[in-house]
Amino acid sequence: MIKNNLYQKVYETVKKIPPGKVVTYGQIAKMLGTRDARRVGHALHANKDPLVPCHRVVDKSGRLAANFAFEGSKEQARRLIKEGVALTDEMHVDLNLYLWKKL
DNA sequence: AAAGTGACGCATT
DNA sequence: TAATGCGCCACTT
Repeated sequence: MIKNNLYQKVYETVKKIPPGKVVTYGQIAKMLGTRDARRVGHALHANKDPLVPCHRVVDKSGRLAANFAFEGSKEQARRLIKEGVALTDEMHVDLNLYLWKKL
């Protein structure tokens, strides 16, 4: 059930993230025409749909989610590595190399 | 209806 | 560098 268009837009945007890339919450918010990064994160936390690559979404520092909805940040990190995303830390991705920019 | 809460972001302390 | 405060606004109680 679609609670509102904002959440839906978040999911659509996240699904468009290409493999091996990551996006920040704030960036998605900006694309959606809002400044509220919290809504983006909240939308993903509420999401249970495996088609949404939520592990490709990180915060402005490249930090992974502390409470990843599926298995935890550890699993999120593992998925990123599996896609070819190198981590600078166990909880951080290299935005300089993997930050996705909309075409 | 009002208050509390939160996968964030940025400025200030 | 870490901690705190405030903005943002949808969701829950």
